[in-house]
Amino acid sequence: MSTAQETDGDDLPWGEVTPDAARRLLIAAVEAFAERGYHATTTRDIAGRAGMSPAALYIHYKTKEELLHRISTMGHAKALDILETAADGPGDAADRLAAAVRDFVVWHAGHHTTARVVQYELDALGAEHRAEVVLLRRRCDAAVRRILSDGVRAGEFEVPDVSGTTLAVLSLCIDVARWFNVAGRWTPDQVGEMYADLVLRMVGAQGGASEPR
Amino acid sequence: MSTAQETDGDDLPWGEVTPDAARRLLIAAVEAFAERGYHATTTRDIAGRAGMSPAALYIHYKTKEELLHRISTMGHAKALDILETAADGPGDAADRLAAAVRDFVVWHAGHHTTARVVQYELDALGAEHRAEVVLLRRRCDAAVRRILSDGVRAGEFEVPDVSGTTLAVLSLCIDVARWFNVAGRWTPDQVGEMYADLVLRMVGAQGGASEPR
DNA sequence: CCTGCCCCTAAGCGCTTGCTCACCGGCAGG
DNA sequence: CCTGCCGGTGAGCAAGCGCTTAGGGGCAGG
Repeated sequence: MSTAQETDGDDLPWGEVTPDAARRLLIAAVEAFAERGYHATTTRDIAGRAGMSPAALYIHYKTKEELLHRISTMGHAKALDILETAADGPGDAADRLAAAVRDFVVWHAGHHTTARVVQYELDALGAEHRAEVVLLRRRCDAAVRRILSDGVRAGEFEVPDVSGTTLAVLSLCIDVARWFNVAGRWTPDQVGEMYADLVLRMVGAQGGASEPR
Repeated sequence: MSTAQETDGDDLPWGEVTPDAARRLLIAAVEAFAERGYHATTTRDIAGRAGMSPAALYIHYKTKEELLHRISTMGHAKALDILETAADGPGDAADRLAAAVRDFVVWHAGHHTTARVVQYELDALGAEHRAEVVLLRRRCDAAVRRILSDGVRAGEFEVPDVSGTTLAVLSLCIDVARWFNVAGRWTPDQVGEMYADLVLRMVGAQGGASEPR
């Protein structure tokens, strides 16, 4: 239905990060990584944003890459949860696809700083940490593909290439994290609604006003 | 030593880069930036890929940022040319939209290393160079918006929000540069064809089988 | 032959990076 | 009171960064 969009950290798992100073460092890292990119961000910058000395970072995290790994893992877990919840939800394929796109997009827009790090700083992870995250991404892909396959099987969708369309739908939603808030004229909910409609049209399920004409 | 990368550089304006060593450096920079990102790429790496010493770079380019600026400007010019050519081309709005999406996507897929730099390393540019490039991007937006507006005015498209749909179409196409060749099961032309179809559905113009005229 | 010019290299400068280490205030337990 | 420990700091190290500078090889013109 509706997810909160006003600020970061409301229903975000950041609240679960246990020592208070560690959480402040993590939030500072998310902001810095989203703003300037992982490689352009210095550990001094992260510590400074959290109001601490550069050395304090290494009390709570072993390396700068561990910070990115934590952010990426938690973010991907949240994204996967949104998609799988929608895929396993009630309603026909069109309802579930609309819910998946809407919630996924609302999260990417509402938490676009986190999402930017999650979606665009993947290559900065070390080899084994990246492999870990890639598994989560494959499950995201599988969740969307499942909805599309169901819709095709039920005759609700008309999709020539399920794999390609899965990729396109995810790509469309993910890229919201890149451009959102640059313009600043839509709320996350509005973008989610619009994108759900666009995607339903893409799969031939007619999201808008017109179906049989 | 045959440093040529066969997929890139065929009809690309790289051929116009005048001193031969300067062109080799530029191509090396494109590969390195696309692979590891601007900030993670060292000038020593670029020079090494071009088969030269680190200092040779500074004979042809004043700074590392100038390399990115040259790449970004030439890439955006090419992208803009594709979109404006399609927007001013023959046919009705659906034809022109399909051509724009197809050619734009084919370029992003076929030259995905260049496109990745062009689309995702924008923030690494200096302030005034970025402002320059943002103007080109606005003209890309305008070209697509023009096609959509024409289609709506002519009754070909059914689009509730032209601005939002323009953004979504461009976003969808641009993101091809991020994921292409990771999977490796489609050719650029196949992706272009599929995406043109998807976009026509998005605007309610029925790219697929249905909708009699 | 020499001269001047163009490309290029070896060496290195000044600075920033990720990260470490010796040390220290505050505070609970005895 | 002292003791031990947790969470923090100031200073700094080795390595790597973007970039500079002095000089060298090849080559055309005289």
